[in-house]
Amino acid sequence: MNVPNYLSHLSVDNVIFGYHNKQLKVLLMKLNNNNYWMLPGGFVKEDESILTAAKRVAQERTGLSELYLNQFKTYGDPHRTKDARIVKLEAYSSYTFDHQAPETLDSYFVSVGFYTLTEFSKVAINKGPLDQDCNWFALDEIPELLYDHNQLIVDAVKSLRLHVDHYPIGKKLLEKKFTMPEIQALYETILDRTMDRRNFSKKIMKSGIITKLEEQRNIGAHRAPYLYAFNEEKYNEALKNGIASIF
Amino acid sequence: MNVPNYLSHLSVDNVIFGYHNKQLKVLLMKLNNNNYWMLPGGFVKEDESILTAAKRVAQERTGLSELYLNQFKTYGDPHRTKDARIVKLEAYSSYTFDHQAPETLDSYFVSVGFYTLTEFSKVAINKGPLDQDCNWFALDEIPELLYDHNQLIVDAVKSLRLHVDHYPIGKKLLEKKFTMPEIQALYETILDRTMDRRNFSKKIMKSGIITKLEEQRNIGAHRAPYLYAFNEEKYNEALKNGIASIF
DNA sequence: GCAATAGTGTCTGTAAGACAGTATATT
DNA sequence: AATATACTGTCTTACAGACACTATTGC
Repeated sequence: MNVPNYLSHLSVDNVIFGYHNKQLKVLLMKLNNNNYWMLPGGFVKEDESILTAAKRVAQERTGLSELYLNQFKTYGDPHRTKDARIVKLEAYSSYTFDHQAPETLDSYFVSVGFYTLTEFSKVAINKGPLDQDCNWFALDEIPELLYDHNQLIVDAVKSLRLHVDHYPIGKKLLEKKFTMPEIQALYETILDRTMDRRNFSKKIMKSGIITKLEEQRNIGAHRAPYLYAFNEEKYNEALKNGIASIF
Repeated sequence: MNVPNYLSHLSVDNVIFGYHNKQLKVLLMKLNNNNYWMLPGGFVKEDESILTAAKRVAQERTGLSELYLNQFKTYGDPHRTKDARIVKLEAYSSYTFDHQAPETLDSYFVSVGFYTLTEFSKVAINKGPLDQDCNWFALDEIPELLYDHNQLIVDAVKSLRLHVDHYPIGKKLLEKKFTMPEIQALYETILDRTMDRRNFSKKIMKSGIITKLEEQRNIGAHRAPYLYAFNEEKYNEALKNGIASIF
């Protein structure tokens, strides 16, 4: 049952986070012949890197190509895919887009976990040809998933929050020009805690990754907020070298 | 060339750090038919987890069985093992202890990187049956290694230092009873920077992971230092939940 | 003037870091 | 007494966190 096109016993799984309007969600899918939700994942071709494979999988479902993926952990336990609930032979062909799979889905798969962060209102969800369903779930409404995928999400969230503490985010999640309340809401949502407006503003301005513009945005019956934009140089430098824990 | 006993295209590589007397070293090996040093690594059996495989590999070379392994990153690029320097057919049989290898060593291997930290004076180095050599190297004397193994070491060091910032270490590296200068030397060596004696002592005592004993150690012609021991409860609790960046 | 949102400065406490003099043991 | 090591406390500074009032806009 070896299709030479794919590496056997190896897969990638993606935790695709979507942010929009103070909500953080995760993209889940459900196979045709199985009534359980799972993370979108796929196999690795013989001539591609694991990162490329993960990007391909993410792109297939979201349509977005410029995703910034982050590897967070690799799962390799012979029992992790022994899941009584999965319908063996019928399921595997739909896991990957081109209808090829190196083994049945309950054989031993070592899976490399990646996560990414997108703006979910920009995503046009694209079901796999044999997916039954594919949709966003809020973090506190994740159902029981196949395999160890609930654990993957827990680990990915932890990793994302650690990342946010040391690297800038927001370029792909906010408009080019955004307000201070908007970027604060982004951080508060991802870190799942509220922060003091004055302290937040002080700290993020001191880090230098955003710049205050002269413009304001008209928001109707309220005081107009100032607009900000990312400082490209500082932002990129911080992406590379990290920033001493801002939040 | 598929030996069903092992997962194909998958390996584990171990960065085995050894600490002793203010020195931090890495265990490297050299295959019989190849004049380049590399990290000890191995393959994953069909019925074992990647962690078990990595432990097996580490135990084979060090003789130590109670190692605490830490997964730090997975490497999967189709070109990572295309190394002109390796002697293809002759080399692979010696990579693993039981003379079986699923492919030649230059096929595509996705490798899961682990590191561990040991007391190197306790290690009886055990060459693989077909290893030409196996030895400790100081961090600043690592030669050019096969494949991407130099990068693995860089990443492992980074990961180790990050780990040390948030979790206690030392139980496997120091005697049951140790002095303040000894534990400080350990931290200074791993983090590769000196620290102020007074501040170090203040901070580590405040963290609660060590306790001052009544005893002192006789060190000859000098003032006798007090002995300390780890506080098991605090230590284990900190291992689980981490400690707010001590150093 | 009311409601809703945005904007900003100061104070306090804590913790980190710099720093030097005293104590002990041996010869 | 000389040497080598160990022990410890205070001061300063920076940063985090708490906190409240004013400004703008539309109705």
